[in-house]
Amino acid sequence: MSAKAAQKQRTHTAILTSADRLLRARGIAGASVAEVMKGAGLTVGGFYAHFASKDRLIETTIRRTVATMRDRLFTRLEDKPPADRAEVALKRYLSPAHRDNALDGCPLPALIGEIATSEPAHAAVLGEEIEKSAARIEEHLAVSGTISRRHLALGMLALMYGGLGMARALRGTSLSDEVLRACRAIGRVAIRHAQETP
Amino acid sequence: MSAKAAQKQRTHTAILTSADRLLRARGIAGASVAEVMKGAGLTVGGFYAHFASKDRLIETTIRRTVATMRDRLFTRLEDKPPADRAEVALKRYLSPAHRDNALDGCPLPALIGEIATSEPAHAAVLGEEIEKSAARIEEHLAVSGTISRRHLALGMLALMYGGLGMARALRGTSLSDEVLRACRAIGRVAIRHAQETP
DNA sequence: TGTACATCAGTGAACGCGCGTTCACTGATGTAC
DNA sequence: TGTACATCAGTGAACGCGCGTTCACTGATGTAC
Repeated sequence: MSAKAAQKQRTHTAILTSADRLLRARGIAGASVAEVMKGAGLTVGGFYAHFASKDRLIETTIRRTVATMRDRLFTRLEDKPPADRAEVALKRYLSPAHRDNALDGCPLPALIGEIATSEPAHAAVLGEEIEKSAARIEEHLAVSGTISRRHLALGMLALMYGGLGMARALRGTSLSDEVLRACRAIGRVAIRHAQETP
Repeated sequence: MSAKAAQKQRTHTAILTSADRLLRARGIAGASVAEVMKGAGLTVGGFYAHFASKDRLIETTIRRTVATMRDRLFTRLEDKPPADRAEVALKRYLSPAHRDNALDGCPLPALIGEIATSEPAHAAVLGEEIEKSAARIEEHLAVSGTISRRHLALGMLALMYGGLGMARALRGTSLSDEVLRACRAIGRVAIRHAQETP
């Protein structure tokens, strides 16, 4: 690869990193192309040498960020007993640390609503990522009873996105902490019920 | 009340109704003052005779809409056996009909993310409404076991907002239906566990 | 009852601003001979 | 190795547009005498 191409690749990554940060902090509409480029140390016009449109950037950024989150969520889970793994992931996701550190956390709780109320451009990406995350959760579920693994995984995702979204919106209140505890408790009940019932 | 004041009140309601519709369809940022006024058959300048700012309108609209939703969700629940009431409310909220009829449904799944990523102006309103909704759910829960009524109520809300938000974002896919079913199943397990365990 | 004045809901143009995208350009890097 | 030309990542001003808010105004309604 030529020095020129290598430089372009570095710039490309810098744009994605900046978009990542802004997307988590301000959502899709709040992450303007000009600010993304500024965050990467560039001016706005150069953007279109890297992405065809803002929508393409957003899609790429969502895929990248959510994949990173997924890997982090399921990291070092082999150390735990199989029956505890789903619960450990749930606790990690619904933790006060994850709520407070939104700039390095999962952006989906904030983006789902924005995707639902805007054009369907990003809905397909969201669907793919949810499928991947559900599959990863299913891997960590012991044999299930009356609720199928898939249903348990999808329900856990809804509980995680809903709970973290509420907790972040209410940040700084005791209600926010209560919501996190409540979701962990409900999730735990569902996981144990599914794994213990024959 | 004078005819003038009565007319103003009618206009006030028309603005709120229009704002309500736009808020559900497009979220806070997508509901512009000009479009809200157009929807009420008025021009933009007159808005400030009714509300001090767009933020005040949004707050009033959220309170009004969520209160309506709450009443509808818990309507005619006395007909059901006490142990089934929470589950009936859950099923109503997480129904395909509620997902598909977003223009007449609960706007919170879409707004929570927007509130979390924008200024804290609306967070207090959201907190109050969540408290009210949690209290209403608690009323309909039979005595609980290991999970407190409050935790069960807050967890149910997270499951409802998260599940409906996901289902709406994924509208038109089979995954959307699966998410609704999964959330109803998990909610049912949690409610029964809480009500049956001594 | 009639007249003169005050009020104020609603109009519509204008304000400054930020948005996504375009485009003529610059200048360092790469290629051909 | 040296020279002439091509490429193209990135610049920065400009585009048309929609935003929230302001403001001078209009005209129907209400009030005072």
